[in-house]
Amino acid sequence: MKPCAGFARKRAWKASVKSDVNKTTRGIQSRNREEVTARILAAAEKVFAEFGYAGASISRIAAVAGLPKSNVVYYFETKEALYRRVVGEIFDIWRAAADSIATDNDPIHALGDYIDTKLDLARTRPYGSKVWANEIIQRAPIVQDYLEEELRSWTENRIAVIDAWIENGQIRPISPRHLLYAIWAMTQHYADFTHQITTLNDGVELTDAQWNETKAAVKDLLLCGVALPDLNRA
Amino acid sequence: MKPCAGFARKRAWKASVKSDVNKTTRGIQSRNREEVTARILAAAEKVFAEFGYAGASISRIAAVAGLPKSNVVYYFETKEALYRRVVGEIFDIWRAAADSIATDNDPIHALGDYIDTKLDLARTRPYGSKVWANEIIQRAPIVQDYLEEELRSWTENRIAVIDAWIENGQIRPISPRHLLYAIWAMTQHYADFTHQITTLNDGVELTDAQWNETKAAVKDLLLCGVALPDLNRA
DNA sequence: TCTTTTTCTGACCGATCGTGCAGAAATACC
DNA sequence: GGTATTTCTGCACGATCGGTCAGAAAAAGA
Repeated sequence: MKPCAGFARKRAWKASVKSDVNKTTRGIQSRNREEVTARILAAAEKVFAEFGYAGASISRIAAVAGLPKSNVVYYFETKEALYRRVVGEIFDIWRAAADSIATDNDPIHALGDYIDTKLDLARTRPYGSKVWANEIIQRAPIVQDYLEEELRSWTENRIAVIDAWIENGQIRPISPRHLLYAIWAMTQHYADFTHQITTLNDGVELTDAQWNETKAAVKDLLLCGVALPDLNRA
Repeated sequence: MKPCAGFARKRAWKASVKSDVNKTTRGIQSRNREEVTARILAAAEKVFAEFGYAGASISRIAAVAGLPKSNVVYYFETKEALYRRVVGEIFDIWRAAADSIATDNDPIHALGDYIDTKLDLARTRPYGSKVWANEIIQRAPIVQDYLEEELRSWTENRIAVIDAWIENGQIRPISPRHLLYAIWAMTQHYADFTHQITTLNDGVELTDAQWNETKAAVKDLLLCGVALPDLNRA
């Protein structure tokens, strides 16, 4: 998977050049660096999701990660740089989830796999989705460049695939763009609005069985509008 | 439309009792009060949407409303009280939008009207939707009581209506709960993610024609999974 | 007019924020 | 061992926050 280069723009580690030069001789330190940064990123994803960008304080992120505030600043020089890394991670994950949308694949299976994977991510990585939602709601004040450079071209490539399916007569001639938006909306809804869904589920989180029902229902609703008319449909 | 009493809980105006008693004799002052509070509420809805609860400062809301900060505090004693009023307003509007979901109405038309109205609101009142999304994403730290008291019963009533439609054989036996979630997700997506959609539209807002296409596409996708099989479908 | 009530505002307080920085502590390198 | 580099941390600074309060200004009531 292509790394999210756009988000690293403002990162210029004093140490990174050196550690690239002497990479083989400094294994232990590098491993610790990765462990700590991973712990900070996980904590940041959770805190940014639960409090928003403005409401998330570095000290709270540090507390969740079990580190002093200064240590977080040491690894991620500014709050904004840390935030960009968090947003970039979820975007990379989402992008990989759409690998099944390729011209050679069967449309219904490909879209079904995409929905399944995206709903799995809604369950396993809900914080990342919430951070993304917050950023977009607030008009992408920090990652707007990324929307224009990466998201735009990526989206148009996927639309081209769906258009090809339509031209080949493999699916109904629906609007590819609105289909993508529909999939994004419904799958991310189950991540971003987890709390509402849980409250409407008598306050208890969805069970494995309920998540499977959700997957089936979402695919049923969405793909019913995509699949070619089946005269044998009950 | 039933007012949103739950959100007024913590409001206890020093003046409200008096102004109720002498309502007829104090027309001018009351009118001003309503004008100013309306302007504050509009500004607050916008600022809460764009910066989140933590990021929205009273001084910024006041600046947007064209008032000194102290004046905002005078009318809404705390930031939290002002926020509750804003969230309550959008919820009341959304609740009214679902009036068409009644047993006696034709399912397809009723759901289509609901989707149309909700998408109109996504265009005309996008800030309210964003405030709601932010609140839910952050696990409803301020209006959780309202979710449990109002949203839960309201949702179950709508589910009962859809269940009745299914029992009458008017629609396919889909999951009413997931259908509601799907409608919420897709309609609110066009409000909450307006900025992403605009960016993917070459940076220009959707035109009237594009909004009509959106309505048609959303209804096509969703209602196709709801309507009974039509053997004449092209 | 005089009094009372309501409306409005600037000044201020304690708390928290992001971040810079000096220097301690730990590790790597020779 | 000693030196250099990286890692880590406490402290301090200016800015901004939500909210209080005294009192001015305006309106209402008599």
